[in-house]
Amino acid sequence: MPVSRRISDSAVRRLSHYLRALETIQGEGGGTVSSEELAGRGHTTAAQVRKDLSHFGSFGKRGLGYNVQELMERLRGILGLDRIWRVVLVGAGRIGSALFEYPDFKARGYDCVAIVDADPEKIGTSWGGTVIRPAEDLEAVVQEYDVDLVILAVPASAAQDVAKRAVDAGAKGLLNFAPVQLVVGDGIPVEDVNLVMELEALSFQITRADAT
Amino acid sequence: MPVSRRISDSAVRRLSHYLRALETIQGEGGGTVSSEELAGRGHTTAAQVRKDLSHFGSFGKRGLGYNVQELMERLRGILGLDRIWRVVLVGAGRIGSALFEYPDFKARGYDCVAIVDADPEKIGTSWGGTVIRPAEDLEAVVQEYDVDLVILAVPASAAQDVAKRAVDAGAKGLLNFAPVQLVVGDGIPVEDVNLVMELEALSFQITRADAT
DNA sequence: ATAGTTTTGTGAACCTTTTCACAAGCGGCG
DNA sequence: CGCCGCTTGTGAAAAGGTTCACAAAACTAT
Repeated sequence: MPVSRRISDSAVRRLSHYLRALETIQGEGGGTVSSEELAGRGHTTAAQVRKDLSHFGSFGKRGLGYNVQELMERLRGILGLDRIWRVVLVGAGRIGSALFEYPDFKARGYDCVAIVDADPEKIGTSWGGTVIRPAEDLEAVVQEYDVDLVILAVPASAAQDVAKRAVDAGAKGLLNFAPVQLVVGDGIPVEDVNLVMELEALSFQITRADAT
Repeated sequence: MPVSRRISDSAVRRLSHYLRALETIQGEGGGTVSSEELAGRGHTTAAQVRKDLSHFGSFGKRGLGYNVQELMERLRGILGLDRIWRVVLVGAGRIGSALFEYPDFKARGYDCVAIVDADPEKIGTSWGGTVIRPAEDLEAVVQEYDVDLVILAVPASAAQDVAKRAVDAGAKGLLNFAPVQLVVGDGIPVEDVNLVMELEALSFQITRADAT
């Protein structure tokens, strides 16, 4: 059980997949899975599943497989899902709205404690009981609620500024929807969701496949 | 200039970044860039930039750097952005709406020729002139407009079915917002945008950083 | 108990990606 | 023209990730 080696980004993504697959399996009444079956549900291999899990301990029984319930709990623990994450949404536009309404969001322990926006028309209105506060309240909100995550659903031009302010105020991680490469302190993880990039990756692959 | 080796996914993402950085640089009036400067705008290194580009040819001048305009054109060509991509949006919910209104979407050559949804209330209404058609029209629409890309902004339970139908009807690539691992034919690229996974990657990293 | 079957956990081999280091090329200047 | 400073393009080395293959465990059946 190697204690604290660096875990690759793709490995973390796979853990997330495994958890999702386990939920399905549990829904189907399975009490036990093999690495083989777990692999079949994603696009990976049994060896990969076992190697991924082995970085955190040994959760299976030889000859039998993994106990679904137990593995789910372990994975939740590893991914840090055994707590509520306090989130601020910055930007009450369409993307922000889509996220806010996303059913899995709250269901998985992400609690949007506040919404912040720059548009005077929106300030003071509320979404399902959560009031939209002015942009300059960001720092106050982050401190007031001891916020963990800040979601940036703002225009590219505003993103870097918001990011810096959020981190300075104490945010521990950022989810960035703006198509800019944010510069923040070293210990602060940033995940980017960049639609343009995804589309370009697609058109690249299609173009390439056609050419070959 | 190695002709057609496999290009890693991360490399493609970086090309996309370079293009975005070049647009900024051009906006600032720069006529020329070094790999060093281009690297500084992303989170990468000069050597990486040069290696990435070298897979497709040699676009720079030694001692001078790269011509911004020319490199942009080359990158657009490589990424397949020198054409219009015809897109169908499946799912006229919040995510679909956010995407449809996303300004960069049309601006970058992605033309949403049709919207398809299963909700009888929505069918027949239109978004900015694009009529929402019933779910069963998917195949007809894909063929009618010779669609390239299909965007899945549907619930997880519907995604696999829509994916299969889209591909069978002739779609060349999929952009999937549903939190499921799609199974499609081998030659069909699928890009996943999975909010839950991004959030979980964040909470993993924060948890891990705290523990260390 | 013991043999047989199954499936994990993991070192070692393999493959891919990133980084390094430097020769080759380009422009400018004396 | 020939030297100098700069920056590319690229083999080679290093690092990182994935796959293989097999011993070690656990359960079953006899």
